Amino acid sequence: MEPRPTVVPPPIQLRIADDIRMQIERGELKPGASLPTLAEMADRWSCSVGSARAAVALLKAQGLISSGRGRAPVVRVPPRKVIRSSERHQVEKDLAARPQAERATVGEAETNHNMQISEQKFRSRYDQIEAGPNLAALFRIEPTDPVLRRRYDSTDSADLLLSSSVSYMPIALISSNPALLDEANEPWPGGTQHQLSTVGVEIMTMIDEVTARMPTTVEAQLWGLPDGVPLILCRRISLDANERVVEVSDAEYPADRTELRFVTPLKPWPKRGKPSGRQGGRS
Amino acid sequence: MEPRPTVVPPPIQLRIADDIRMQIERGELKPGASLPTLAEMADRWSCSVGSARAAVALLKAQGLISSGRGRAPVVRVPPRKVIRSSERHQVEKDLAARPQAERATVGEAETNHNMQISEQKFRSRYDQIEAGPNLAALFRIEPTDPVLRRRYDSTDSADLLLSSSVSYMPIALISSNPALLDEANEPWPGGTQHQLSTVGVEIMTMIDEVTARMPTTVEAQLWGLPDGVPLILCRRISLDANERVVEVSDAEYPADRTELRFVTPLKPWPKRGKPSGRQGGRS
DNA sequence: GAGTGGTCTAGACCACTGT
DNA sequence: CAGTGGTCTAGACCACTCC
Repeated sequence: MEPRPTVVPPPIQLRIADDIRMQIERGELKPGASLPTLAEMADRWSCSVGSARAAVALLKAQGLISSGRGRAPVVRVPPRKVIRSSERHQVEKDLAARPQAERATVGEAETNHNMQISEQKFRSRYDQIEAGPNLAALFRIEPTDPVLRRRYDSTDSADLLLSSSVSYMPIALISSNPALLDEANEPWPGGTQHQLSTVGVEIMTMIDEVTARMPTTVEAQLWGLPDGVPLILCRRISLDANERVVEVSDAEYPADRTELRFVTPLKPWPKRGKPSGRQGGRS
Repeated sequence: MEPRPTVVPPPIQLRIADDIRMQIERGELKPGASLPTLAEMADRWSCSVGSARAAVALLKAQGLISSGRGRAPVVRVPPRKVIRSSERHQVEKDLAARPQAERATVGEAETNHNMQISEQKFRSRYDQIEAGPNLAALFRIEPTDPVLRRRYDSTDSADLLLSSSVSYMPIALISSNPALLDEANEPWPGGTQHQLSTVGVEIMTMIDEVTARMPTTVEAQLWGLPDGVPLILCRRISLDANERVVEVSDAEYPADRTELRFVTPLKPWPKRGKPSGRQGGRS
């Protein structure tokens, strides 16, 4: 006979955490407000301080509260989100076709995404590595073929990451213009799309693949991420007119400060083929 | 004078968790492999069992391992990701213009996203609510104006969520076809785009806004999510030819099983305006 | 049944925050 | 300096897995 699973009351930490979460959702605890102290919680739910602490840890892992030594835990106030729109793809492409003077001025603004120029430090590092099985499959080259890896990151005054990305291009594709292999030429006026144009490549399609995961301890430290905040991962694949993959770029964004926006234009319905019938449903 | 922060050795739990994480990244611990028992860890790092347990909890919160009563913690094996592509937007629009017979057959397949029809249960609930400030601003209507809310979710045989979404449309936009207000007409052959076509609306642009956050305890339970797996949030806004917002839909996806794909076609460069200059860099 | 991890407790020590 | 939360320990009890 199947052993019916023992009905077990939910752990105290869960009860506490859920009670507090509901208080937050109902607005009884507003963003910025302080939670009860551990001792008060232990008293209110008649449990040990350790269990109360476990409940606080749970809420932290869900990104709902912040806490630190000597400070009562606080309901986290959601930071304003920076919007990164796919319309930038077209803007950058248009820019790449403009004369050098114009590229230079706008090119600089591109790197400062919605932010004061203030105290940012940029870094770009180029090197050449073997494609490896993963990239080789995308580029349709041999795993031992060389690719140019370009790593970009910008940090603020406290050395916390503001943005970080890696880009890959097959060496065979770009070697006809040696300037593309030298990181001393960064920042390149007009960006990657203009770089590729110098070797006769025009990007016709961009594919963005988006997912998310929790950061490791070191990643959380580099980004200055509070507990319970995921990283958004975005791989951007650039195709030319022949559907050939010409660039792959991986970027990471802190989920609490980032919203990715993708705009998809749809083709109009044919003039005569307009949908008909006002009644739908089961027929 | 600024009090230089005391240099404090990193907590034992962090050292343990980081050591194990690096073993996983180096491949010394492969997906599916068992971690040492808590007692062994306590011995190896000469700490208490409690600290070893804290390290395991950290790795769980990062989504790297799974653990349960009586079982040694195990390196998590990443599940295959279901790809949800924005190209579906165009496919559904094309479908909406097809004759009823065709819509009916394909409409069913649409709901089964890449999965056997097997044991899924679908549910759709319609109701009418006040727009509220948030939706009112999007639709450019009054906060007290009514909107149709449609909630869809599908669950597997164990009642775990497979997909979940909510959609909003202003009542004023669709009330000329009462069939649209009745959930008994679900599933509607041809989907939302055909529904809107019956009231003279053609969607010309879709905007997807993507971010991520950690699930609450109850959400993790509903989805059957392991610890340390974020939820991907996607708000889809549909515009007609006049840039009027006609539908808003919010969907959630488990990040470990989901990859969102967005395809952006770029307009070709003008024939004569091709970018020039083989040399870039600082000018 | 032996061994495992999950929950919970109690208490010590330390780093940090406020006043 | 009093009070707070963060770290760490030791030990009890329970539910579960595996042999």
